[in-house]
Amino acid sequence: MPVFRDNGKNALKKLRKDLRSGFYSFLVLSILEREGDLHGYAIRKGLEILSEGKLVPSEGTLYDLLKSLRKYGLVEDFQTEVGGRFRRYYRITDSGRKVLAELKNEVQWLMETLGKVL
Amino acid sequence: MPVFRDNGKNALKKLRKDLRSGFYSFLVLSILEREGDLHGYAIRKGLEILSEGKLVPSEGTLYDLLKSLRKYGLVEDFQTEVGGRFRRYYRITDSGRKVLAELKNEVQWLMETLGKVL
DNA sequence: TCCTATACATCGGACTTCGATGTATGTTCG
DNA sequence: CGAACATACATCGAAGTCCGATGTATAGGA
Repeated sequence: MPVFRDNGKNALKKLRKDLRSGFYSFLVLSILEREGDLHGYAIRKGLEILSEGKLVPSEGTLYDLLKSLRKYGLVEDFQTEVGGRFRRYYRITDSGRKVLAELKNEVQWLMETLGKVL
Repeated sequence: MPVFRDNGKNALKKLRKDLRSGFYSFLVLSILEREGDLHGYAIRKGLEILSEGKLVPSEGTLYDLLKSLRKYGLVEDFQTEVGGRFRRYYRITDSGRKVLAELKNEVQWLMETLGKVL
């Protein structure tokens, strides 16, 4: 039993994580729509600025996430050489834009509903 | 490959789910704080009313969730007999109240940050 | 020279969510 | 009367997510 007499510290950390991680896909799509094509590292940097360092997936998570978004056809990726070095850029697709628009409504609704709970 | 030429429908469903499920623990704690002791089924009913049927975990999820909250000491459960029938009630603990208070701040902050993104 | 930042990617482990399945009793309605 | 639905509990397997560790490589600054 690793978690015993937790006094809420681990629990809080975990629940905070749960709250935040649900928005990762939404945020990645948002930043790609807003800033244009970016590579993985730049996406993370962008999210750091956007959220004051708080809504940023780990690197492992981000690459899994991008893979998943690609699988669903919401982003596409292409490789380029920048200064002789390989870079993989991501671009939001038309399908991605549509999904993002719906997600914005969802987030809006969520905010209203949570406002009632608070 | 089950997901191919998705055109965004499955993706949207999945991303919506991700957005919502992060709030389940928060909502369960909220409803227990607000309504007092409840059993599993009543928690689900309560969330249905609170969220117009939209922020409601499946039964399987709810029982897993309650188990997890219990493990962290955020809720405690006790068995009662109501009309000759077994019922398991859940109650938020002091630790749970403290964590919930912090989560409320978190949600508040999240709403503000997302407001900027929208 | 060493550390940090940039940049990519994979892997295992822990955990979550869902839907299916199973067990019961109570109520309602045709 | 009998079927269907609501109430109520719980478990299981499958799929997926997130993290942190690990690994590779270059550039630039202290």
